[in-house]
Amino acid sequence: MFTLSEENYLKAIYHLELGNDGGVSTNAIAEKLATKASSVTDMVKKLSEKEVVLYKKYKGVTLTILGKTVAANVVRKHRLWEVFLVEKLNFSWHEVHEVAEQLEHIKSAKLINQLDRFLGFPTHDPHGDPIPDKDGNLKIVEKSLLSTLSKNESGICIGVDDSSSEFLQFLDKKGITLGKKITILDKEDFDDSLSILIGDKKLSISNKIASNLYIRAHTGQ
Amino acid sequence: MFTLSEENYLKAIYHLELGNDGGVSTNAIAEKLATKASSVTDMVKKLSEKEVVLYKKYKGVTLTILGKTVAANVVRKHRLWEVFLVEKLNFSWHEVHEVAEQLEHIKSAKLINQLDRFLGFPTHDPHGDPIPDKDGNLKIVEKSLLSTLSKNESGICIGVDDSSSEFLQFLDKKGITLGKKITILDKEDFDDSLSILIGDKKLSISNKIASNLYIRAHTGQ
DNA sequence: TATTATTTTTAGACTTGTCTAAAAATTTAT
DNA sequence: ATAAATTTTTAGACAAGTCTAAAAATAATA
Repeated sequence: MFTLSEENYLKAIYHLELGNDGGVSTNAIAEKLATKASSVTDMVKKLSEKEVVLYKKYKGVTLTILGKTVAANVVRKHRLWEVFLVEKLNFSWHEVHEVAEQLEHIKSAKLINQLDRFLGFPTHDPHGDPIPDKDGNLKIVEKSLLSTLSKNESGICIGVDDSSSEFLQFLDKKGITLGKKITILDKEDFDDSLSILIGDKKLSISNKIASNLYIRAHTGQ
Repeated sequence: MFTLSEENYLKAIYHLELGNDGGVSTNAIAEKLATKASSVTDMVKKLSEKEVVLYKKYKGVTLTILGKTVAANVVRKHRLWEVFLVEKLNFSWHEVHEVAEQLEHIKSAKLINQLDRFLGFPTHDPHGDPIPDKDGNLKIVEKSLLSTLSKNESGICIGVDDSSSEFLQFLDKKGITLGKKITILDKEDFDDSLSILIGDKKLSISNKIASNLYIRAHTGQ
């Protein structure tokens, strides 16, 4: 069994490994968890003894198979709870993270399996991130950043990269939600801003926004 | 804000105060929390500084108004989660306690208010215990132990005193659930066992069982 | 009421997870 | 390739919450 703190470290390493493959650095973990490098070193030694990470001094860490399973399970719980909060308790997508950070540590296999069933076995959380299955496997969906599409291409908005509360609330204000169809009407060379059609509304959005929205491409108008 | 441990102490004191009025003893708290008296003394001092209990050395503790509110809120969360587990996730009443012990410490006012609404503002948990409202007040329901009823009296089963997993599973096996009408057919002087009618079934139950079942009396057949 | 038994508190130690400051290793740059 | 900068680790300290063992206070008993 793992402590709350151990679970948080495993989750952080899990997320960091998805970005850069190869070992994860002490500093990267420290930054992600808003803690100090020395604390990370201590914890990483403990995790290494519990055989959930591979650790060689000064060489960073990697999750073992076991570690990856444990971490994926925490992520699974986090995302299922997020779905619950949005679908059943009327939370907005920008409000769920904080609460899910707590709920993800509740220990009960039955709870999470029944929750999964209760929610209709969802595959993605309210931000479009995939929910690992019981074995920790993710269904990978082909996705591109909106900023990489060309003029006249279109796709379905399926996720966000930055899921900070501010960004999500900005999207709410603009009426940009998951599942909506977006078409690139024009691209401005000057500042890389985009003119888009979303639903039946025309919007102008900056490149920064477009680089944080994921699209499932589908050609044709 | 209170730590998990502080919340557990407040909850224990809250429950103990409902039984014996007057100060709650160090040993009683220690026993309830399966810890040592010395640990209780330490914690009680801390709680006293946080002004949630009144404490005088060797004289036991009492909750302050603030302390009672905090404790009642933990109990409220515990019982609402129990309802959720039974009503929505198909848990049996004997399985909910352990999980609710974890869920009761999740901090989010919105979560618990929305959960309350989602569940239809329930007034009692699956064991028949009342759910405190937002201000910590309980609706008191007139109730008697089944063992105190006389021959030919009847009532509705509304709760249990002992809510241990074993007892609850025993009741399941006998088909005794909350909401059912029970009529005393006969009382045996020899061992104080009862012959009862529950639903359309006749059962013989021991005094020990009858002393752990709460009934809302209603006269007449 | 004096003595014994029980309860409660104190004192000191231990664990977990964190921190700061300094030392060691690694990487980057000249 | 050597010096400088950065990263990582070590060493020692601290807070929270717990424990054991001993001391102090209270309660029970003769």
